Parts: sequence; C-alpha cells; structure tokens
Amino acid sequence: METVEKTIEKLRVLDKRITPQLIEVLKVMEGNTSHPSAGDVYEKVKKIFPTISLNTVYNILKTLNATGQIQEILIDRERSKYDSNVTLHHHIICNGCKRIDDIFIDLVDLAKLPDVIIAKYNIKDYHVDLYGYCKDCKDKGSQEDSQT
Amino acid sequence: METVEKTIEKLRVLDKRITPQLIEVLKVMEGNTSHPSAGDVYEKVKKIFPTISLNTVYNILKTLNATGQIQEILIDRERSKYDSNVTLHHHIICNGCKRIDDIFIDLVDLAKLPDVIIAKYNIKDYHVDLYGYCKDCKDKGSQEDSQT
DNA sequence: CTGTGTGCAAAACGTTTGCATGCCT
DNA sequence: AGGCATGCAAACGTTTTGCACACAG
Repeated sequence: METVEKTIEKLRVLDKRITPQLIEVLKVMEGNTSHPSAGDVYEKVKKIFPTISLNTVYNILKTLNATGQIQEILIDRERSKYDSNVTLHHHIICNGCKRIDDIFIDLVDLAKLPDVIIAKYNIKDYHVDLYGYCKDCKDKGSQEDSQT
Repeated sequence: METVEKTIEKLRVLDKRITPQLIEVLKVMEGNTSHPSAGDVYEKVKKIFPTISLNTVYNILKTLNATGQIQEILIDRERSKYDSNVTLHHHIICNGCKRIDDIFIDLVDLAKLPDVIIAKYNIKDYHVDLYGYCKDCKDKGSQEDSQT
C-alpha cells in the first residue's frame, strides 16, 4: 500500500466507509515490513483502539487484500500473514525461526515458459519463496540439516 | 516419491514400521499429481481400508514429509496439500478453481542474487508459484479481472 | 436516515494431542 | 516381548458466521 492518506482515497472511491478502526489498521500496516498476522495487527491496533475486535481486523484485512491494498501471504500454515508491499518482490523464509524477509530482485524469467503454457493459463502474477536459514539461526546452529 | 516398494525400503532403513495403513497411503500417493489434502488421502484410503483414522493419515503424511518422501504444499490457506513429486518443479495455481498444476521448467536464476544474500541465508530450496486461470475457468469466464 | 461496519459470542474447520490398545519387528 | 503406530475422542488456534447495535455517508 501507499500512504495511509492515499489508501483512504482509493477506498473511498470504492465506496468503502472510512472508519477509525480501518485507519488504525492502515497505520499499523503502512511501511510495515514484518509481515504481521491478523492477530499481530489486532494486538497493535488494540493499544491505540482498545475496543476493536479481532473480527473487525479480519474484515478490514480481507477488504484491503481483496482491493489490492495489501497482500495475504500463504507461507505459514498456522496463520495468514499480510504484506503491505504489493509490488513484485519475493520472500526468503528462515526454516529455523520462520521469519520472512523481502527480496527485491526478480529471479524469474517467464520467457522460459513455452508459449503453450502462457496461452493455456493467463499468468498474471507469481511468487518466489526461497528457503534457508537466517544469520541468527545459523549462529545458533539451529539448522536441522547439512553442515553441523 | 519413487515406487511404493522403493519408498518402503527407504522407510525401513529409517526404522519406520511398515504398516498396512502406511502402504495404502503410499499407494494413493504413488504417481499422484493431484496434490491431495490429508482429507482427500483419508477418503481414498478409507475405501480400501475402512477402519483407518484421519489421525493416522496425518501421522503418516507427516512422517513422509519429514523424511522427504513427499512434500507438503502451503498454497491453499484452508488445508495443506501433499505432492508426491519431490524433484525441483513449480506450481501454477488457478485463481478460479484453485487447482494446482505442475511446471517442470526451472524459471529461477539464483545467480541473480547478490553474494551477500547467498552468504547471509543458506538458500537450500525454492518454490515458484504462478497464478493465473486454467483453461476451464477461462472458458467459464470465471476471471475476476482483466479482459472480460 | 440508511445500511455498511462493528463487536460479541458461538460455530466451523483443519490439525494436534492424550491415551489405551494393537501389531510390526 | 517391547515399543512404535493406530484409532478414538477431546482440545486447540485461526478464521468464519450470525446478529444486534453504532456510526459514516
């Protein structure tokens, strides 16, 4: 998403009601690169807006995702995470602590795909997930495989 | 995974007990390219082995995944899917019907990653998920976006 | 004023856990 | 015979649903 203000404008155009709860969620997500879960967002918003319900956070995140302001990340089986950056980028997931870092280098060459496949499916989007171990986990020796 | 027989041998080496339930799950997975969920596997095995429990299917799939015989796929938020093909390949997900097809062309050029990142994380593995619409869904006009 | 968004509670769903029993080795 | 795997039931955590109320437009 862009700034809170610009996002509000986009939502207004889509006839969405601009509620204080929505604005708080936007503030939490703006520039947030930590890929928070719905629960994470709820906890943060609750500090500023104590009466908000988890359900409302789910509703707002669903709307933001459906309208393309944010992107739902399906990497952690236990809970969805949300990415405020909807531009093309990829993720590196640490097999140890499960943290998700962003990569802004496009590693994919769609031109390698045969025309048959391009024609058969309408590829609109793609994600690359790289799996490894982050520095912290390497230092702690948390790898379950390879070099001791 | 390879053939049921070869997989059994690998599991035997790992001191896993070869139970009839395990064998039935292996039979369901062998050569299966439909990326079934635990529930799907359960339903199929139950036809041949009516007393098997869903829990047992979960246990077996977990073991097979942990030992590298199959691979858990985290694409569908609602349920894990399992891929009997553990060789490097990617997935095309239909935004309409959510079916997952396999792509055996490697689209990724890891060499594009700066050495800094390669050194920082130990990239061991990567997945590419392409999103589009399969032929069926295109014919049905199920796209939610673009060209009518 | 109208109806969408909120908040509460309860339900739903996939998955995990606990435990007694069974059967592979 | 010993102990891991099974099967049943209950628990768990996330997400969804239903409904009355509130407030943005």
